[in-house]
Amino acid sequence: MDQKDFLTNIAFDSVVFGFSGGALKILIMEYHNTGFFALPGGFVQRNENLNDAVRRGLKERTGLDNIYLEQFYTFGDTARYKPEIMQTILESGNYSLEKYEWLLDRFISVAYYALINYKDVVPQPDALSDSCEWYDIDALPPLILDHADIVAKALQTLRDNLDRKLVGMNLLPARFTMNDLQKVYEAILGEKIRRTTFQRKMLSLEILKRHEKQYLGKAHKAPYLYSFEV
Amino acid sequence: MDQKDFLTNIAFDSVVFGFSGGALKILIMEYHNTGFFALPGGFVQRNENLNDAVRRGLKERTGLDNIYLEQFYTFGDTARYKPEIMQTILESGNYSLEKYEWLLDRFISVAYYALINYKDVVPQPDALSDSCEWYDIDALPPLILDHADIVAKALQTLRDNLDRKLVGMNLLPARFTMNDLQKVYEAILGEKIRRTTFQRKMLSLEILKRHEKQYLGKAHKAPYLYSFEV
DNA sequence: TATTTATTGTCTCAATTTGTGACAATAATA
DNA sequence: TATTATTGTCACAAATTGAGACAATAAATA
Repeated sequence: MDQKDFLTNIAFDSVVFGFSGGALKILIMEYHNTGFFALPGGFVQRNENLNDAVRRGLKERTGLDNIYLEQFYTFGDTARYKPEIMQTILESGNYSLEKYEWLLDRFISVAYYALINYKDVVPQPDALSDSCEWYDIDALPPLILDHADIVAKALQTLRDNLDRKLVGMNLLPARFTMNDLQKVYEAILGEKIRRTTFQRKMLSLEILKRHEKQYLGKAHKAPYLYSFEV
Repeated sequence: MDQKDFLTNIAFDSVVFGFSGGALKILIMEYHNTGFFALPGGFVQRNENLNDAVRRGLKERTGLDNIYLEQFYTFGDTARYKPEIMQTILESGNYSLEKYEWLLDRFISVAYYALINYKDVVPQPDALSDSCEWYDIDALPPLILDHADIVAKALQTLRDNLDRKLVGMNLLPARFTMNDLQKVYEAILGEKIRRTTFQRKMLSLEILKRHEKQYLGKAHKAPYLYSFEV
């Protein structure tokens, strides 16, 4: 974590979406003894592609390779430069201010969102943080810097992309019911969808494979299980 | 243009779209005595918002304030790091390699596209360049680094946004005919559009104001002139 | 075992949007 | 005055979407 290994003035932040209990969630880190909550992020090595740096960071936090990832905006306002926050974080973690002085400089941050299968992940804190945990998108703690703006823009971009990209595939397990899929769409859009219209639309896309094996255990007609045809 | 005034490792590039003679065009700079063609770009001052830096750069190239601007992607592959190109540019311009050594470092570039009214602009070269000129989007010279990729992604984003943003407003003069507007859409999409459907759709948006004053001079029924209501 | 409950998969019909061509109107030209 | 090229609008077909109806059925209940 030496200055000479990393590009200066540039960082990245990730909004990692998961779906569980009918709600959309994201990963938030809490720093040691500071009460500061933030998005997982990191810095770009001098010999590393930007996209690879983000994947490296996500691998450390989630253990996953091959995560679905979309870059959506780069945040570069001077208002996001608040060195006292990083200073507090470093001091609370007993890090040398001289050695890590470069972290107190201004950073422009490239923001990505990731979609992952909630159950595949055991979130891992990094050296500076106490925890890395899922938070319901509607019940986030107060976040440092402009991270609330980053989350808001990530969610807006996800909504805008909902019809164009295969969102469900990345947020659900391999097999799921039509109702599971609808719940994902409703959580992202923040509103109810008409069941029959949704079912017709999804089937007409011809990207779903229907399996005869059915999900049982409830007091009603058993739904088909589906998977995405890739 | 001193290192201490600017953020390091971060730059921006702009794809400036204009519309003339039925074709979509963009601004390209040519550097002194190098045969290098590139997008207009620049660097971010330490006390300056990223978006403001881009506006400053565009103002220098076009003379315009209040340009319509959209950030669309940040390019950060190591493959775009080719210091010998910047070195050639500096040497050809008789600039001191010591003083501008920081320009030979790796840069991650935040890319924007701008939409402007072609007739409002007299493109201005900067100190390092011979020319800043309009090129038809289908007849660009070979561009340095990954600038061809940047242009391709800008055009794709513009197409994707065509239905959601008021593209025509920024590429046309204040008053225009329905046919002018259709030509803009066709140039961006790269395909023909059905006239009656387009007209119906545009009118149904209720963002066009029809003026009784008509455009004359052709051997057929004179079309209405329109402007955007905002 | 028979009945009830909740949800699923599919169908139908209405409402809306889009595709396609027809046609009268008209400014300039021949 | 007739012709030409293009415009604004309409009419109808085709496709998509909205909204509800209904039979099917796995489990719970009586």
